[in-house]
Amino acid sequence: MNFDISKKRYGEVVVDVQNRAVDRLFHYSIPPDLQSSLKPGHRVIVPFGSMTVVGYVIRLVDWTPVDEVKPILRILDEEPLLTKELLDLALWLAKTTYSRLIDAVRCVLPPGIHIKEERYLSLSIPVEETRRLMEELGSRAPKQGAILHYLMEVGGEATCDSIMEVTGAGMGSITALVDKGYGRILHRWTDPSVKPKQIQVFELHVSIDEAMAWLGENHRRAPKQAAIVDVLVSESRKGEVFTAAMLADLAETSPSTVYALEAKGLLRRRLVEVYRDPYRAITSMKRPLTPNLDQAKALKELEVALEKGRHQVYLLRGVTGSGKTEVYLQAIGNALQLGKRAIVLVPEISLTPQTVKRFKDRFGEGVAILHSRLSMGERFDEWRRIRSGEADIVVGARSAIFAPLMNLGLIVIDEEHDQSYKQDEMPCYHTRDVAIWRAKEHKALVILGSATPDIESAYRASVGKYQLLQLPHRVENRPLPQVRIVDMREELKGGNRTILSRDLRAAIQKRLEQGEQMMILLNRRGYATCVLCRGCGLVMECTNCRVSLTYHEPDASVVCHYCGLTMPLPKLCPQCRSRYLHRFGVGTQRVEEVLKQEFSGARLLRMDFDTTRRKGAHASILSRFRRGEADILLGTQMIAKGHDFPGVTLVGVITADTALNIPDFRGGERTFQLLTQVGGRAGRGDKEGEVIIQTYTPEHYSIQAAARQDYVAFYHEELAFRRDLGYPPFSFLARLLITGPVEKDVIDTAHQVTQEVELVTHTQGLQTEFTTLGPSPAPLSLVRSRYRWHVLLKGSESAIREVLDGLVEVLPTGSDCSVSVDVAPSSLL
DNA sequence: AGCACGCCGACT
DNA sequence: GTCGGCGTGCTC
Repeated sequence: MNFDISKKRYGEVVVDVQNRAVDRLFHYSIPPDLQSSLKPGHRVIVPFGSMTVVGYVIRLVDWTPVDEVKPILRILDEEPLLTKELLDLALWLAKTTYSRLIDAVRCVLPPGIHIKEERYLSLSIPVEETRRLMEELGSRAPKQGAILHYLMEVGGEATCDSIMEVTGAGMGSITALVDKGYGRILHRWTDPSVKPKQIQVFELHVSIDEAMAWLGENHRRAPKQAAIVDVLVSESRKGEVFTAAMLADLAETSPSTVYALEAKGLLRRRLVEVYRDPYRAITSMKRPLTPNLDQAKALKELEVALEKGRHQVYLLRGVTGSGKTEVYLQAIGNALQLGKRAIVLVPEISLTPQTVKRFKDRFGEGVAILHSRLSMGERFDEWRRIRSGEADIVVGARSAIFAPLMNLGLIVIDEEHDQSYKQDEMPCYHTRDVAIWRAKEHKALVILGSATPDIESAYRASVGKYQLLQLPHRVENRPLPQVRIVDMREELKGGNRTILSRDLRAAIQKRLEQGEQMMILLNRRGYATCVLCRGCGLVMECTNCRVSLTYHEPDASVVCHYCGLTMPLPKLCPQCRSRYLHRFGVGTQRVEEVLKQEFSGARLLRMDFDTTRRKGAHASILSRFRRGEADILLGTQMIAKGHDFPGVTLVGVITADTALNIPDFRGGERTFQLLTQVGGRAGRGDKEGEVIIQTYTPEHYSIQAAARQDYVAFYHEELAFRRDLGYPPFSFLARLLITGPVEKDVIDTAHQVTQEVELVTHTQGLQTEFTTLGPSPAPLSLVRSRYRWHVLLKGSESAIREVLDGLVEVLPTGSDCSVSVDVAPSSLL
């Protein structure tokens, strides 16, 4: 008899079905045999309508409002995949980003575990009879006949999906056959795409004594086999495992010798689970460096806070080259000494082998790496190492913030201003907010590090929400580089119509003569940014997106940078058939060509999306440049995020204004950040550096402040601008984005949504708290064949959130139009 | 999302 | 009777 009243009777389950209409908790009864094992966080299989689906147990409860509940059918993993903390995190994430709970749950789940049920139709009649049946059905029910025909071809069984795809029949024809008794429906679950990796290892199948005896008898007759047995005997106590290849290697023989011993019964094979290790080669422990005065001061503060175990957010502002990473490493070291764990987040593009090495060198095996370039299997294994507590430091890109670490002491977000920390698909979360939530939960510290902090972060530091730590000096007191701004309008007046100003050309020439390295930045890839017909004025546009196509060498193609559409550049204008198609605007490929022409002896490396597509290419270009295999590294913003290049003495920026011309209020901030970052690359060795910035708007404060590497000046200017226009941090922004394949439907839905917003606003009496802008077409009004309209809400955060809370209940669920909510969007394009 | 169910017109 | 198309409504 079970009097244990703590046992709950129902599980609240969110089902793994992607639709707002079913995105809520469903109640299921817990069968007696699962009573003792079922916990919140478990992945389960439940009946759902006419299907069975995967679901996640969110809570166990004693009461249900539902009359008839169905039972949970099966628990999928022994231990719950999700901890209490991660479950709570998912609930909070769904609520604050207005996304589906199932999408939030998927964020905190390991990658690649998704399985679903597939239905099969299996023939239950003899093959001889099918031919007769097919003829009988033939004219009356051609679809059913086609199904039988297909089933015979594939051996009497196939998934319902494939049957419908091949024969064009509907589910009705399949059930008709089943009703007549010709077949039945089977249910099977697909395999997850990743599983623990197993390898075959070989071990002694006899006792040590027996093995020794065998060695005595056979070491002369079978020396190779004896060598292997010898290895196993001597290593037997250390608990290590050996594959056939490893044994062969150690005994200087081939794997076939191992198999021979297996056949004799001296060895046996066994399957063991192993972790796929993406960075196996990297291991060499290094001691901490001695911190300089700035670093020591910051570290002292962090150390005290860690020991107190109180939640606090720090903004670590350190100029480029001031040694922020060393502060992270030593703060992590402090956390580990207190038995706590740490997460370090780095922008995806900065997560190079050098970065990984820096952490592995200091902390060895305890470091787990998570980022999108790992294979599914590698990521899954790193996740398991973290979940089981074997890893205590996680280094990764955005999604690593959800790593299932227990007992967190410290979360570091490096380059915290980086745009990639904001996810712009649902759930549109900002990594910083998730980090702060988790840190509060663990009473842990957050360090936001940057040379050019996000304006909103700096503002929060100024009002005391974050604590400011500063590293104002470069290590070893290297001077900041000399920066020159070149007004390209003056160049043009002076008769220079080329891409390179006279100053930049001379500076490049000088470095080449002195044998020094340089970096040239242009934040646009391709050869020419648009193709225009001089006959009729047509600008070539993508057919799926409302953007101009970029011309690319060397294959003379035009490419859409939003959807990837690629086609050869036509000889004649597609509209007026004239031959005057001209290519305008400069991209990296064009700069490469110009540099090759002007400096014929220079060795050039180009780094942009096109040259780094291949796995490992990114790191390889950087390391070739570091080894001095090229004089010039030319590229898009990704060159600004490499590591130290001590040999670089010149940085040239071809056009500083690209981001300023984008219709987005953060253009100035982006420009300042990019210029400051790339400028900081110059003169990191013992030689002084020089930076030349070419621009058409030299008077702009973003460019002026970046030239002086003066964050404080920029901050004040930008803050004044934001205040004047009522942008964040002086207001809160939310964006409703409506997309769909039919423009009219999108416009209609956008208007409906706006009306709904206004309705809720008025019923709550919030009309004075914020303004509703739109609906209007988004600046990118067509991407990947989907039209885009948006509505902006600007004003008080609490009022806007109140309205959004009411709004998600009534958002349209059906139709081709989708409505997404982006709170504090990072861009309004 | 998936799927069932119901209704309709068309074809044979 | 069968087929396909389409709108509606439901999932513990």
